[in-house]
Amino acid sequence: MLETLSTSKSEILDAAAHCFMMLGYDRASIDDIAGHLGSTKGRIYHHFPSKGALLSAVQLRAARFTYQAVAPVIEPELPADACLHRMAHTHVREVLRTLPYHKVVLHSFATGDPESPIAFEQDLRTQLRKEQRHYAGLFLDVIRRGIAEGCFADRGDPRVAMASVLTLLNAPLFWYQIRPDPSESFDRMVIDQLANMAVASLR
Amino acid sequence: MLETLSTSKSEILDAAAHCFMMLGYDRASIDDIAGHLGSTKGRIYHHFPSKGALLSAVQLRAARFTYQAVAPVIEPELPADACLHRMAHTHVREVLRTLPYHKVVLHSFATGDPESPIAFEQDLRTQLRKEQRHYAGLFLDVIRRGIAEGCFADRGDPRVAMASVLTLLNAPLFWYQIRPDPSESFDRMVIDQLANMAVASLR
DNA sequence: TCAGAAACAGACTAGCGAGTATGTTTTTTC
DNA sequence: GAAAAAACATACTCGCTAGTCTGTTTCTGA
Repeated sequence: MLETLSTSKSEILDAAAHCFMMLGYDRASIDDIAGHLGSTKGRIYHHFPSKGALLSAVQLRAARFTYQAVAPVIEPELPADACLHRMAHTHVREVLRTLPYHKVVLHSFATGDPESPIAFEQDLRTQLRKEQRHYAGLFLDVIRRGIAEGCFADRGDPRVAMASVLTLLNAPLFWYQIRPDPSESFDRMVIDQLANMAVASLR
Repeated sequence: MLETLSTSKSEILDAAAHCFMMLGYDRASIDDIAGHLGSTKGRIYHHFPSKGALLSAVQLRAARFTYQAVAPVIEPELPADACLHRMAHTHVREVLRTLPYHKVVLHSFATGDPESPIAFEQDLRTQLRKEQRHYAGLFLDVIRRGIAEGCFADRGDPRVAMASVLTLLNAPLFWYQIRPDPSESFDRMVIDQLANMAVASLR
């Protein structure tokens, strides 16, 4: 499940994520990605069978980035609101760190279906959805626990609350710009503010 | 500024919004939109000069939908949190009512730039950004007022808070599905929950 | 050291879709 | 009621791009 991928493959995914972020999945051509690598199509098609597989690989990596960052900081002994704050903080930090990958996810969420009738790509898509649901489950669990413990308000559907909180935490995807001068203090401010808002929104 | 558009133009925009929502801007062809109208390309290109202009028109209409719904319910005499709750409630309701248009906006937010070197399209884009900023200003004002009045917490940048709240209110764009059976009660639940979360996130 | 496989490069194809150019029909307008 | 303009339909073009096919180079193991 966590097959480690080669250096070349990883480079290709980085370039793909960057081009998908800048131009969008459809406008970015394979030649664009290859050009950004200083290579040609041959290299990419040697490692990935199709453009759709490239997209799925980028999205799968995005899901694993956040999962591997957030899962270790979960402490079930902590009160639910404090636990969620840790998770939210870590999530936003990781999203900002690996921004291109997550903007690609955002992109494909907007579209209904990538419409790939190829079999192995469908497998990749279902695998992706599975891991995304699994990651979302981490937040759903802590929210449900918070409602049971009384520190979170019980309004409506917990799944709606979970999805909304995750959307709130992903808000920087809409306006955050990678600057050549990575202002550490600005990032901290954004991360803290979003984590606080996320926890507060459930009270 | 509020030039009323003809019936045919409005129909075309509805079809375009629907196809853009289902397939995405790039995958949806002009022939798709025309087919959905029971017409051919000629009709569309008679009213709109290019596909990009069609996209901008859809997005502009989306911005005006929410603006015309939210602006009238603002009451500066109300406490800021109560006022924001009214605005949020109205916003979510209007977004759900005109869902296809707003999903298209979401779509283009993901992409960096639509990359249209045509002059009149650039004018449309700047006009669109202007109205979007104006609409966002409504929320920024009430948030600032709430901080001044003390009912909202003063953490970080108010603009970050505003953008995050709007993202939270637009969260249904990611998962809300138009059903043939429009369950009124489910919609009410979602609208109330999101409006409450939005106000709570600022406290 | 020398096959053979892996990792690419480069040229080519084939189809799709935006935009155009030119009809044809319907509606105004005088 | 005829001319003119608006509102479409239809048949094309032409560029772009995903994917393929065939070299060429580099690595690898025996």
